[in-house]
Amino acid sequence: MKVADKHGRIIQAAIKVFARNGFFNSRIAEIAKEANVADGTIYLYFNNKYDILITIFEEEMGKIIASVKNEISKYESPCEKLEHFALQHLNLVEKNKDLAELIQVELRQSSKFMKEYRNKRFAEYLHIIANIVKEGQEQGIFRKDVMPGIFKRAFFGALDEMSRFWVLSPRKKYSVKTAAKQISSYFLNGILEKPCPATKTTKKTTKKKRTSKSKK
Amino acid sequence: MKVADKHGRIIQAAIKVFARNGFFNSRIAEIAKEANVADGTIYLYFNNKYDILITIFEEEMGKIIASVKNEISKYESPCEKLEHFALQHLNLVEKNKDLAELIQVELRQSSKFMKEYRNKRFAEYLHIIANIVKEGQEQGIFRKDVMPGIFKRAFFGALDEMSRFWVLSPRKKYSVKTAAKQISSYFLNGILEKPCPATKTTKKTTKKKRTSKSKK
Amino acid sequence: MKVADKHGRIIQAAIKVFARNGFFNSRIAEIAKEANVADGTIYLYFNNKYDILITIFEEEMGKIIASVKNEISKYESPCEKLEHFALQHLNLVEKNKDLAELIQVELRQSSKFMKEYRNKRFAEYLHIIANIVKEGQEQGIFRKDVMPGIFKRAFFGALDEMSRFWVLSPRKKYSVKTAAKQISSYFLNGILEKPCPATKTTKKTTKKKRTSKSKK
Amino acid sequence: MKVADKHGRIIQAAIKVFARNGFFNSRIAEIAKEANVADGTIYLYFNNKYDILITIFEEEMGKIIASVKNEISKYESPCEKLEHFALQHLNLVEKNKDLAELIQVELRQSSKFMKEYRNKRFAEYLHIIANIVKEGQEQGIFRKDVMPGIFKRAFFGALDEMSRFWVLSPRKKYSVKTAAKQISSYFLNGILEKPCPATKTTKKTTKKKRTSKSKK
DNA sequence: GATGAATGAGTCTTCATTCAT
DNA sequence: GATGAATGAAGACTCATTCAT
Repeated sequence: MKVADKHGRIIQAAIKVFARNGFFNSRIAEIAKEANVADGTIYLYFNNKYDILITIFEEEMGKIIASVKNEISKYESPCEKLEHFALQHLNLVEKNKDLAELIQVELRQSSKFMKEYRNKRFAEYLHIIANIVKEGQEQGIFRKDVMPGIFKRAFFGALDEMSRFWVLSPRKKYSVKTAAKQISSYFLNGILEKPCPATKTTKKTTKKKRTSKSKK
Repeated sequence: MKVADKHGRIIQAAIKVFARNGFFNSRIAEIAKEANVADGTIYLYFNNKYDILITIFEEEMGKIIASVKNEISKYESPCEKLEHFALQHLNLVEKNKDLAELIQVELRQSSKFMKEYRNKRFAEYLHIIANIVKEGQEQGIFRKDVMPGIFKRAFFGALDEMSRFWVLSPRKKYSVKTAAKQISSYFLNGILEKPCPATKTTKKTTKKKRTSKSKK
Repeated sequence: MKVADKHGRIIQAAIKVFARNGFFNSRIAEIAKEANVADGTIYLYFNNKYDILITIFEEEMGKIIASVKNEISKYESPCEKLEHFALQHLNLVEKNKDLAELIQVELRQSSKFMKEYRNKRFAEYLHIIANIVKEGQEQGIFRKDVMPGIFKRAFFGALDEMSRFWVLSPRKKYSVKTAAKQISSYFLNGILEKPCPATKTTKKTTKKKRTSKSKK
Repeated sequence: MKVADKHGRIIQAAIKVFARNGFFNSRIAEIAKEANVADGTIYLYFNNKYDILITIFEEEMGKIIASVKNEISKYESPCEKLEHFALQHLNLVEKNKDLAELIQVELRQSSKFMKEYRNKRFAEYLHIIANIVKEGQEQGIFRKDVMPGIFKRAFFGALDEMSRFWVLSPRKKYSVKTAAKQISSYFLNGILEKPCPATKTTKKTTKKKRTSKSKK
């Protein structure tokens, strides 16, 4: 079973190796060894070394986005969504240290291709944040003068720098929960117009269970 | 003069070339050409390719930190300091695109050495932010539950992500001033205990000017 | 039937592919694809890539030699034999462009083995020419001072260079018949002692036709 | 001195190595070793392996053509020119075995580029022959029905095949002179309209000698 | 100090060949 | 017999670094 999925094994090996050495300091031979395949086998699944990096980004970012979207969809109020975005983001980073480091560090390579490429998936991720802001503004919860296009970057940047701290430090000073709480609090207080709706009643899953009969 | 300062010329050439191609995709020969020196000459001033990168970081980060410190020292209230930190940071990024891109992208390379190295100068930079927060907390302006160690990273991260946006995009959507204002507003509102002191009277330079007789 | 003869299909595919790309630039995979068999199947019929080349030479040269021998056997006078050798040689080249190109170009590769190998079949082919010359000398038609060992190479070389011209040029300037006529005329006139016997009566096939009742 | 001309040394080494193993079976490392330079040095003088082959052809063919042209220019009658073309061609082959083998064997590679490339220099060489024929026809010495475009190929092909024989055989059966004489005799007798002018008086150099007082 | 020609270690990638199915 | 996924040896080429001038 584990022997079969060469593609997956190579990807996982590459994540590990790239995170360990950086993309340019990683050798195909090392990935092959880590994946327990022959050097040449890698080229049956990927066009070249760079293609492995791209594929990692493509596939793994997809999973992350899906996971975050799914998580925040459980909440109704924009406040909670923002809080859980932060929490989920930092949780994922913690659970996928190697991947996080890879995205943090290697995908910042200034290859022209990467510059453009990065935007596709990444924009999608940032977009989730912008949408939460807009929703909050429509509901009169968030200040109208907040510019979602700037906010989404600031918010993501704050989380991202926090996770870099974790990724690069061997021991972490702050728990994921603490960090997520702190950061959400800065940003939420920073853009609130009026208090957020009470939290208890807003968890959709709770509500759903209670009231809804619809599939949706 | 310009012909003589080989060290400086190599550094400037390297900033340009590294920013253009990335560290690993840059060739010593290209830097030499850009600096108008022979390949071998570079090795009279630097130990190796990597040493150039380190030196850029060391020297240029020093200048940036000094510049930011100097700028915010002109203000008294922590609120203003924070605002002007943001403004100055983004201004510097805009004025030194190549350097900014380099720090943004290349210095995130996960070389073990860099990981550690980065912290020295960088910690100093983050420390400025933490100090502003502590000052504000002491003055009762900022909430006591704000953790400076987290705040500094969040704040820096927000600015950093914003500048990455500029560095990687050919055309920028938002002006430096707008972005600085927005981001400061999120964070300031986010951590205020009570309103900031009025701005007018706090500009130290104004005061200074009135009283000082120094040549400068 | 065609599906069954894997050996033949591989040979034909290889002739095509080798002629297209040259031996060293041809891939086993490409031959396999062209022959509609799996890569591994080729190794059920041939020891290695080189063996395919050898086999092509062996089998196809055999056919060519037989064909030329058969053709010239229809004629009696050495003059006619020489003329029809030229004609038949050039005809075969024209009808088997790929094979001709292969023999022209690839079999000249200087592999030590090939150097020696080439001689076996090839010597047989040249020998036909030498025999015609000797026959002519015995009949007092060709000059005695003509050295068959040199003549055979010169004659073959002339034809060979002519066919190279065709093989490498997309459009041919001269018809096979013209070229054959010209070349034979140079060589025949070049070595004649006395005029060739009249042509009409010597064509064996003509004789045959007159007497035979065969269907064909 | 000998140490200095790296370009020349690499070319000479490559001629030797290519002749020994064939182009595809030759290693850059082997050429480098033979030339007594580092592998990388080769790439300071040539773009790639193939470029070495091309350059050999370009430079050495140039020398050969010049040498042949110069030699036959010493003679006046087309007959003598043809004879000395043959002699000079075979002499050069004998004196530059490696180069001859290279041109014989490797430059027949069917690379598309080579196909076209070959023609430039090569056509020039064949052209010399065609010109001799035309000259002879104008002087009424050679038959008018001889087509120079075919003759030049036939004549060259005859010489070429003869030299292949030498190149590939360790021991040669026939002397250069014998071979040249035989081959010229086939072709000359083959296309003569009337006897060639007497040879004695036609050697230009002879004439020169008579009148000149030069050191030579 | 300055040069830039020379070095040669290092690696991605190819592809003939194998072999488990 | 047939397959084609997997293998891994091999080599062209790059480029940081050196050093004779």
